[in-house]
Amino acid sequence: MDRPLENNPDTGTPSNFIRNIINEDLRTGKHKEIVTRFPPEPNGYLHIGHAKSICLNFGLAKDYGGTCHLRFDDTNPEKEEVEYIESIQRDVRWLGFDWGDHLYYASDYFDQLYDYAVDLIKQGKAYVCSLSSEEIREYRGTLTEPGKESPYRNRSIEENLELFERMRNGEFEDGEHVLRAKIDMASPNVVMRDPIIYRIRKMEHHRTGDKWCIYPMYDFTHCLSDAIEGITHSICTLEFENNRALYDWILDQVFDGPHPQQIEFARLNLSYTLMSKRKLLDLIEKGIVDGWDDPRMPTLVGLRRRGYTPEAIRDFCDRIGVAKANSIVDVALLEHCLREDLNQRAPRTMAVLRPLKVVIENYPEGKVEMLEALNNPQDPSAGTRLIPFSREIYIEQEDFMENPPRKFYRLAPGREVRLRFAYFITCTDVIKDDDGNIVELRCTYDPETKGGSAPDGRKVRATMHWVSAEHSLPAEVRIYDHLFTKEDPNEGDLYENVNPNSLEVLTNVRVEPGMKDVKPEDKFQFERQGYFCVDKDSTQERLVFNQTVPLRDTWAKMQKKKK
RNA sequence: UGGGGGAUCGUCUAAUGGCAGGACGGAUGACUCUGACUCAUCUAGUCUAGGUUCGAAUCCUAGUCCCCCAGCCA
Repeated sequence: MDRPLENNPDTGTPSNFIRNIINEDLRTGKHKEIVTRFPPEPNGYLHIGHAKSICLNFGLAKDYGGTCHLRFDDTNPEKEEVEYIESIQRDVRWLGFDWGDHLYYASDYFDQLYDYAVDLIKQGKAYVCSLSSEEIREYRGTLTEPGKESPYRNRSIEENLELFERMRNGEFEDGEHVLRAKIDMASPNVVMRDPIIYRIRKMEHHRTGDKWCIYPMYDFTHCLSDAIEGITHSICTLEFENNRALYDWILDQVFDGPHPQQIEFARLNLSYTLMSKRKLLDLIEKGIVDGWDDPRMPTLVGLRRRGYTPEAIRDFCDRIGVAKANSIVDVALLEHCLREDLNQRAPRTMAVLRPLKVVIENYPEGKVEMLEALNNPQDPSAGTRLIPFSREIYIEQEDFMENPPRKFYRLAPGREVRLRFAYFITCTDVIKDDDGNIVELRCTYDPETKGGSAPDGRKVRATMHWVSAEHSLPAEVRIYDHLFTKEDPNEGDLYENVNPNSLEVLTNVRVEPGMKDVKPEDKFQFERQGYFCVDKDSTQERLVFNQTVPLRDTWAKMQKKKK
């Protein structure tokens, strides 16, 4: 059997039910090439759930040598804005996809759509209904009881044509009339109970201006837009399954050419976060986060600011697969993809998040040595850099314990450790303030161990990061945790599930002097700690970093398990 | 209580009547100038009950549970 691209070992893209359908369509000759589309409504920012759809649609087009259109589904001028149109294009490009010449707007088809509606009326399959919205709702019936027919259902074709034209001409106010498809008020599928296909909305449209005061509804617009563009596979999310009957019905009535096939898949849910635009907006308005690009947000602008790379997000989207079962993907998989990407690419640097001063008593006062450090042990071509070493340095508070438990093999009184790329030091004294807090350590170093290895071959168990006290630069670091405390934040009360500790700001951080010229979105691995990204708030005077994701931490895990 | 969908390791997913496989997570160990990375080993699954078949996650029958639909939103 000839099944191209199934379980494709080259791209690593696993088989899924949509690829199976496409393979079959290609095999049987139903299609010669495939055309997909990503059809966002410009009413908000894109999030990682959209990324799944983008990767799916653009990825399919790419793998099968087809085309993917970017089409704005802009049929509701009430909610849509140019700002979103721009941000969506920026985000799709940032993710790494290119629609070429295929940028479309549903509003480009308003004339054609109007003609199709007239056609439907002429066929006696659509009518102008003058019921109020409340009445329409009442007439629709319920899930278990059939609806009843509108008294306006049997208006003559001539009257419908005239009324519809007058609707278009602005002779009626919002809500006075709607155009409805004449299907079946008793259908067990509520979507088919004479759905509204046009409504009056006297409002300026961001693209068509005041040309129209009637706007087509989604169900009428989407199938026809797909058909007009020659979309072969119209991929959408599960909640549109019921609408497929209407999608097909409309095309059957008025569209002559080939009909696109609507295929539904399960939208992405990620543990410990939300994917609903409405609820995300609510978090912003309630001040729980700072905006669409808050680094805790699952929006593409938020992830970008946090330090996520498009490569990691695409890899993630490839790995989660595509299916029809609702699911919640573990955010740990996303983090895994990110670490894998950043591990190869992020230059290393040392930063001390919670400084503890160390004085190296046998190191000459005033002496400064420039020591060579690897920029990225994973990538020799990243080269080396020189970092200053001096008598007074900072180490991480948590890298010292006065009474270390078993298995803690960092610094402790009398113990020798290695300072990365520098020297072995041994702790000789612990200095405390009046309250008993450790404020400073006294150490000695072994000049023979310069660069980090001992000529006599002796080993130390721990290697620690450090910065020179005098030469290091102050910085602020923002540490993030999940936005919600529950894997599924919708379980129970959403706002009780908000994690009050999702942001921790460290203001006393010290970084290597070489960091002074960093730019927003620059990414680093702070050795032994994690990946960090320069925030847009960062300035020459005040460096600001976001923790993108911490390194895996076996020691912390052991500690946690003990408790 | 109408209609439309769905159920495979803890999580996500593959299998198209022929060895239930992969990834993440977890555990153990090796390595280590990052307790990182890497490597090795292990862990763990077909919703239930019947049936068809040499053979069933897959086909049939009957259940159970979950999701979606009653916007002039998409």
